[in-house]
Amino acid sequence: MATIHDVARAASVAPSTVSRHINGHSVRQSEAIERAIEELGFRASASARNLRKGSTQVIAMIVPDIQNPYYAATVAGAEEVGRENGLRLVLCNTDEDIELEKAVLRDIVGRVDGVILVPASERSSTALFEAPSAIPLVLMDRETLGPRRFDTVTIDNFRGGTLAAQHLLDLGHRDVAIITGPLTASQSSARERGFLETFAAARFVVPERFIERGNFREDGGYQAALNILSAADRPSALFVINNMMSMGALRAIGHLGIKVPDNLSLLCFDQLPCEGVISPRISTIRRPMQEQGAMAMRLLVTRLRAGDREHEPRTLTLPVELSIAASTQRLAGGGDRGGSYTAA
Amino acid sequence: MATIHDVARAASVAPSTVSRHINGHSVRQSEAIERAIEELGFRASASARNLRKGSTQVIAMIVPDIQNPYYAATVAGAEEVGRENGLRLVLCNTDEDIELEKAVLRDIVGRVDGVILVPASERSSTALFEAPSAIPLVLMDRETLGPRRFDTVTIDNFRGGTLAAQHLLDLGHRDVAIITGPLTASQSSARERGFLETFAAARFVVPERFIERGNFREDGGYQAALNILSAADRPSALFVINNMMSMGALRAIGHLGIKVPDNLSLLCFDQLPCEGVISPRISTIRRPMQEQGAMAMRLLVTRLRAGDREHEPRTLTLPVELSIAASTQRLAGGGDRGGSYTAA
DNA sequence: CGAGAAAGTGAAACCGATTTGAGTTGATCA
DNA sequence: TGATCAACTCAAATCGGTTTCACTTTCTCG
Repeated sequence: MATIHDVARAASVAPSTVSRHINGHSVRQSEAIERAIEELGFRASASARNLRKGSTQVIAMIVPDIQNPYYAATVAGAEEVGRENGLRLVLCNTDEDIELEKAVLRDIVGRVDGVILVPASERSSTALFEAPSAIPLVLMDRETLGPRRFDTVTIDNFRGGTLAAQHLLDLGHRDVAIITGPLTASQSSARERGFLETFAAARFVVPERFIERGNFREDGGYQAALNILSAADRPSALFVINNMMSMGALRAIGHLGIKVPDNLSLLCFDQLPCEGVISPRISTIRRPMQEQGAMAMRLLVTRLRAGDREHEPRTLTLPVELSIAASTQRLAGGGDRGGSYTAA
Repeated sequence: MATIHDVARAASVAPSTVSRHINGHSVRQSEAIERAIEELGFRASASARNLRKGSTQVIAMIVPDIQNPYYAATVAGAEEVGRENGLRLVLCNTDEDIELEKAVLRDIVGRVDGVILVPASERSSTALFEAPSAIPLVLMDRETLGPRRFDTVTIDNFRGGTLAAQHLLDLGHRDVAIITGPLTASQSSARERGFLETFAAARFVVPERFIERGNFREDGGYQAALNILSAADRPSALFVINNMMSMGALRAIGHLGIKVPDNLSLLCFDQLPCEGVISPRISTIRRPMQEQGAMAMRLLVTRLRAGDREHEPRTLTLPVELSIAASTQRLAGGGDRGGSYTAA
């Protein structure tokens, strides 16, 4: 590989002049340099540049599950804002695995200028970002324990839970079940609290057997839904706390031959991958996904620009809304339209 | 940030000794060094190490659409093989955009030891990888024009097309439509050829108006399906060439109130995101997705190990198979089971 | 025209690790 | 004890760019 020295020699100038040319300064011999670059097929070494400049213009986004379309949407938002600011985005997967996450963080720090992290758990290790000289970290969606606070873009998870509960209450549901996530995931526990507390406030208690914990993935939702729905006394409504587990729940509902919404009202959190394709449409709690990623990147850019650790970490909380469709129905209300999820 | 020199001073040894310790050589003062590293919070600079070593232990995988679960699955396969070989995988998105792809490649080359690329088009620029000194490139799924050949992991796309056609022929379908991709995408055109030629061989010609080209994405599939299915004379069967466009087609089918398989047999390529959730189950052409990613990474590792450009580029072609479900039905055959995609 | 400012240049230092080459230390064996 | 060899160690060179500093050239304007 040709180096900047080769180019300099070919163009009869000093390496520093070539460097200046590359970096947009005006240079007298620019045509000769350009020609030499072309002929030698010169590409500046990223490592050398990074080393000297101390920056890479790359941001890493670390998510627990790239298969989840929610993350894909946030990535799109972050990518766009990054592009506007001359930053490249790379993506890493942690499979909801806190050990893998730790390894990824260790490997990636030092190769990028900043990180957007969706923590696998509230116990995720942010130690690498706690030193004052560390690169900036923005958390998304979930929060972490630990001594230091970071910029965070979250949504009003608690309100999402209350909206869901209130909707089901309004429809007359009293025996409701919830499929939620591990206790260590702050976003699902907030949704869960919002849901349970709203029911409690209405003097209805969700019994233990109607609270199942899954792993946020399709198989977890499937298993949890089977547990809840194959018992003798079934709830009249089910709230599933994220989209992938909702997919699993839908599969279980199909296997069990349960009709939605006639035999069960179903309410999910986040847009489903199958949206638009199944019938009846699913009622969901929604949030601005793309915007969430964009916001995370904006916070990061601000930190990078400012270079200051001065101002306090900011937490942005985006709103959620209830999107009512056909999967939730008034309890014992006669309406009979709506399809079936029965297995073929 | 502490450097290796700071550690060396704190431990009263030379920087080179610290370096050796870090890299696993036996060193007398290892405890003192370890203590110094701990105290100073030392992390070796990736840039400096990359510059000196000329390698990064990172592989980039560049895909046209991270929202597509097919890619997510291949990523998982590649990631695992990478991990076994001490390589970290980062992911970049190109949105099926050849210009963006070019920019991503330019930025990423020099930061990684190798690239797995799913080209956005056969005209994708692989120029950066053509020099003998360039880092290795493995192509996945699609092939590119251009002077040099690269290691490639593909599937038997042509056979996928013929399997699809033969299945529909066997069921008695004669008036069939196909939703395919741009002419510049080799994988879809191979599937398309397999499909059309098989019909032609059976002396049935698929008319132009039954051949629609989409952009591989949900909206493209929706539009294409609308075009084909809202005409007066509809085909009795539809073959959709990839999963995301299949989702769009399903949505269109729902909007138009067409019953599958009673009024239309539907056959798709690749597993759908909504699989397991909708009814009737969709007949599909399938392939080993995870294995495909794993193979790509193995080819890359081989190149990296060998360091040789000697042996010819290899092309691995993985098999496809037909998975028959309820969405394809014998033409005019009475069977009446199977659900409906009617919009709620 | 000449002073002063502006623009451009090259040599050398620098970023922070690894590697080389030339010792130094310590153990082993005759 | 002295020779031989293995195991370590250090100073210096190196990777390939960018930046600084001191200097030269060119432009501007009274």
